[in-house]
Amino acid sequence: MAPETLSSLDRSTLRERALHALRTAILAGQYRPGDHLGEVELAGRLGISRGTVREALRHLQQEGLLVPAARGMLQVHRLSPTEVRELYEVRAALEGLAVAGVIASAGREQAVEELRQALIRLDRAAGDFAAQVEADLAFHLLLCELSGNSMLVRTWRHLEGPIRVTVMSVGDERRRLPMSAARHEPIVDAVERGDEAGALEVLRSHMALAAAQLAGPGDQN
Amino acid sequence: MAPETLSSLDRSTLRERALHALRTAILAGQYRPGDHLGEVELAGRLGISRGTVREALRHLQQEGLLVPAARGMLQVHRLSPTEVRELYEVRAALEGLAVAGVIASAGREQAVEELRQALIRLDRAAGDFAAQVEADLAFHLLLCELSGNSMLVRTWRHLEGPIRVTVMSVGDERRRLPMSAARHEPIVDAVERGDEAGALEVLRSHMALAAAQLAGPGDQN
DNA sequence: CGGCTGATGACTGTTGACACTCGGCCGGCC
DNA sequence: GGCCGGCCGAGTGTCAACAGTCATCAGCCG
Repeated sequence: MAPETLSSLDRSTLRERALHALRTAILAGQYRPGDHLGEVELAGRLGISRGTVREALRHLQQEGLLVPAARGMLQVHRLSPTEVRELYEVRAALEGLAVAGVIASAGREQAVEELRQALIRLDRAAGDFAAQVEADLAFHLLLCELSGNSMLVRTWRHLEGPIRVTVMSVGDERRRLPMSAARHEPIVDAVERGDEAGALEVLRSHMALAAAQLAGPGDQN
Repeated sequence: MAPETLSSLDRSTLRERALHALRTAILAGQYRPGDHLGEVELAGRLGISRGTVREALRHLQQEGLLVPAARGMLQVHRLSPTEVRELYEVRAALEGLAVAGVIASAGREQAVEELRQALIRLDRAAGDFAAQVEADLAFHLLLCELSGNSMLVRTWRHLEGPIRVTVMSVGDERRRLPMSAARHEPIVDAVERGDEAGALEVLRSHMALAAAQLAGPGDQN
């Protein structure tokens, strides 16, 4: 007995699946910043009840993907250039802590190895914008995870929503974001050398560059 | 006409009021870490329906005050000593960014003034543990706000839940937390001098001390 | 013409009921 | 005795219906 064709069933709740579906749709750009998400329409489209959709929407609101609009409605978050810059400053601070953690950790060598593999995956994604974003974020998340600080990972994840919305919603014209493997290599190099100050410096300029690219050309508001 | 006795009505939804009530109860220690929060019981106690309670509970889950337990139930988050230490490392990184922001900002003088007033309020709270916690967190939040980085404030707020649960749930025996005004003064002093490195150093040791106090005596798990 | 007043449609807020799952208990059957 | 089965009880998951709120607009009246 025990046929191998029987795999474990999907135990996720409708709420979780709706959450995932909505998040994916938003991050894929199917809804643009400022778009309104109505409970009734989504419930009909997903084939589930309004209450369940509602829970998923509230979750996304706390994730920072949605913001309250007039009359209790929700819409996709649109970050101002200032917020984008602030966002990337916070990222720099968090990933700075991650770098320090990795350098101080016992398994630094293996961590460097894993980071290098992430860079290879990043390189392979060249050409496909979505895949590149995926690989880029995966690299930075890996950096946090390798620090061994679970609260840091949780905090970083909390910023992931706004980051993705921002990155995905830039116009096609200036998608020359600093996501190439070459841009990330100096970070890994500095970690390998155990050069914390150098890594921080590289990281900070990396973030500043991305922020400038995403926030738009020079305007200060 | 226009009698001044008519004030604006309370426009908050039931969900928001339930959320506030539950958060307050948890942070007041009315529910201890590990306690189970059942929808039916809470709905009955608050006099509202389960669905509404549910939304509030999910919100608190995302805030980090509640964590999933067996069979989809929720219970008050109990942070391990390791998590406490990690939490305070992240805090140090974030508030380090805040300090840098305040020092770099144009209104540094006025910021220092506001921080000094917060210290005075902290001093006045001496003796009353709950008030002291309140004043202490208010000081640190103010620090973030004065940096002018709204994303930083949002991120810090995201950690506020776990911080409060941890601080409030320590036994009475070792409530000698480094919350006195004297402990915070060096931070403000360094900011006033524009000494970023010094401020970071003070901040880091401040956090390390608090983490050690909260995480318990020396155990490493 | 200008302002007030209802009707209307499109939403979200809230609720009570029903469905389902899980763990524990108990009784019968080998 | 040990095990298998079904039967609770306590939870959460999901839903459909009802209620309330708000912006809009047509119509009325001064």
